[in-house]
Parts: sequence; C-alpha cells; structure tokens
Amino acid sequence: MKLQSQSGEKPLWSQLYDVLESRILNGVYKEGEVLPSEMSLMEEFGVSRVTVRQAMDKLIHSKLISRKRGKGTIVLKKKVQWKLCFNLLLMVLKKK
Amino acid sequence: MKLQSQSGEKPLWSQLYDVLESRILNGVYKEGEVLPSEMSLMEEFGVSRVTVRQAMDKLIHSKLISRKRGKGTIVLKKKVQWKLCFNLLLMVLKKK
Amino acid sequence: MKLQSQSGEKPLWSQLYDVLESRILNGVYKEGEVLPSEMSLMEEFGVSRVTVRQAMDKLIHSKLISRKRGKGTIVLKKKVQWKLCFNLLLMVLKKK
Amino acid sequence: MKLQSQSGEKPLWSQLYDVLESRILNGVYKEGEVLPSEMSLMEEFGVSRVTVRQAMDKLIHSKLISRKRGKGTIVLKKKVQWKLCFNLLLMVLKKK
DNA sequence: GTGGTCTAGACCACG
DNA sequence: GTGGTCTAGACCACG
Repeated sequence: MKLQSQSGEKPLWSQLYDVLESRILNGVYKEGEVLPSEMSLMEEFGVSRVTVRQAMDKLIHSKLISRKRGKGTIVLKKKVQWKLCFNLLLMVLKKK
Repeated sequence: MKLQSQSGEKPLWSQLYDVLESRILNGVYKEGEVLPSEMSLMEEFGVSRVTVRQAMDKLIHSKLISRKRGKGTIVLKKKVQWKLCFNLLLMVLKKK
Repeated sequence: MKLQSQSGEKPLWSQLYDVLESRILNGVYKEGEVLPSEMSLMEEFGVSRVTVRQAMDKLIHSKLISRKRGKGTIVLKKKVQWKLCFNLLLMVLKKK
Repeated sequence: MKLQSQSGEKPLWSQLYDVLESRILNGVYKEGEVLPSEMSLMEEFGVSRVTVRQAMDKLIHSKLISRKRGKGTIVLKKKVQWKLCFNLLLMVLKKK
C-alpha cells in the first residue's frame, strides 16, 4: 500500500497508524496474534523503521498492541471503545 | 560568499537564487547530486534559514532542484530552457 | 555531564530522563520556563537528537514538560506527586 | 565464502573468527576502519547473527576490534602480539 | 532557530 | 530474527 508523502498530507506515521488501526479493528490482524514484523511493514509501506515504530508507539499508547523483544508485536484484546467504533462506522459509511 | 544587504540591492533571497542558479548551470552542483544542506548555505552566505528556503522555493519553481525530506535537495536534469540560456550568456559576457 | 554508555547500564535516554527529572524537581529548570533546546542538550550530554527526544517523550508522558513547535520546551506546573517525592528523597539520602 | 559445517570441523563461529582475524592481520580490514556490518557477514558466510556475534565477541576479547552502538565495528590498532604473529607465520608457511 | 518528521543503517538484548 | 537503542544528518512547519 502506498502512503501519501506530499506536503499538506498527514505525516507518514499518522497515515500508517490509521491503516494499522483499521486492520486491527477489522480483524485483519486478530487479537492475540502477532503483527507483521517491523521489517515487513517497512517494505510493505516503503517507509523507514523509525516511521513504523512511531506509528506503533501510538498504537501502544492506544492500548491496541504490545511489543515483546525477541518475540514480536501482538494485538491486544479489544475492549469496547466507543470513540474507535464511531470512527470505524464513519469509515465504513464513507466507502459506500 | 558575502551577499549585499544594503538598500538599493535585490533582496537577499533573490541574490542567493542567482548564485545557486549559476552554480547549477556551471556544473558546480552537478545533475543528480545533492546540494549543500540548508544549514551549510545559511553559514556560507550568512543568511537566515527563511532566506535560504525562499531562494530554494524559487529554484523548485524553476524546476532546477527537488527537495526530499530526510534525504536532501538534489539538482534536477537540465532541459533546454531558453530563458536560462540567455541569462547564462549574459553572465559570461559580463565576465569578459 | 557524562552519561555511562557501557553495557550493563541503563539506556542513555533513561539516564538522561533521570537527570532532567531531578533538575526539574530541584528547580534548576523552573516551572513555566523553557528547557535548554534539544541542540543544547545534545551537546551537553554528548548524545544524538533522537536520544534527547526519547528522554523528553517520557517526560511529556510524566506530564513534567510540554513541547511547542517554534517556541521550545517548557516545564509544566508541578502537582504534588508522591511517587516522585519519594524518589527525590531517596536521591538526597543517598548523597549524604 | 563458504564455511564447513560438517562434523569434525571446528565450530562455525571459530572458523569465522579465523577468517576475520586473518583479514585483519592481512590488512583486508584496515586499522581504524569499520568492519562489514553483522548483516553483511551473515550473508557473506551464510551463518546466523548469533554466530557472527560469537566470532566478534572473541575478536573483542583478543583486542582486535571494538563495537560502538549506532556506529559500527572498528579495527583496533595492532600491538605486537606474539601469539598472533605465530599464527600468521603458520598461515604464510601453509600457503607455500 | 525551535520542535516535528524522516531516512539509512549500525550494534544490543532477548528468544 | 524480533524488538530496543543509538548515530548522523537531512528537510518541514511554525514562530
């Protein structure tokens, strides 16, 4: 997937955050399973490792994922989070 | 190099534009290579960052350079540009 | 000030966090005033900008400072935080 | 270069140690310069990271190299080391 | 001239 | 072979 690097867009890490968040909410990455490694995400999105980690730092802050050295990054159990549900709903509606 | 900041002169950014343009046209900065960083140019010409960026903005507009965040500023492939040729000719004549 | 970069020590950013935290708690950097810039801290401690920012990110998370683009980093109003008071006390006692 | 992984051979890390040591002593990797990265050595010799690091740990112990996080691995100034001289001599004799 | 973002790429600590 | 730390240094956005 290609992110927009033109000026006027959100920063790359923020765009990546949005993509990963929606994949988690949509179950592309399932609870308790591992996310693709930082290396894979670098390649898939064509960004540097720092950018990947910046997006992940925010996902940790949102309590969506957790990192484990030597193991990988796992998707946490979802709690009902109304704000996220609302955003997801918006996204779905926009696609129609 | 010292730019003229007395009144009656062209604005600093415009003088800087001229210098950078001529260096590109003369091959001091070669096609495909990186320009000195904004920091270096600030020091070399004793001007502020805003001035450097103002000059560079015009060079981008003239399609002489291109900026890439985290990478640097590169000199674009020259296409025949009659206006520039004319200016270059003037410059050469002045030196004689 | 020199940080310890030998293996077996805490990471540099963590050591830097401790120093900055204690300076804030001791009033070396006062409430509402600006911290030294990232550039200054890089020089004072001989670390890279990323390391300085990593320490600062944690200080933001602890609600001790706040960053403002184009302005600088300011020390927030202290609230009584018992955990920090306790650590400070320990530090003072250790020095005796 | 291919290392021997058949039984009866020295361990991989030890073979790798020998190769790297000889390259340093022969000046393939020169004093004060950086060694190829761990990643490069993994690929060149078709071994795992652990093996590369095991060989390097021994080179550090022999005071032939020094690692610096974020910088790389550099070749130290050689002091006269009789044991190494002896091994080097053996190597030269074997080639004849 | 500050903090914000980004690149490329190294070694470290843990499995 | 993952995530953790670190370096050096670029341009960007805001004053």
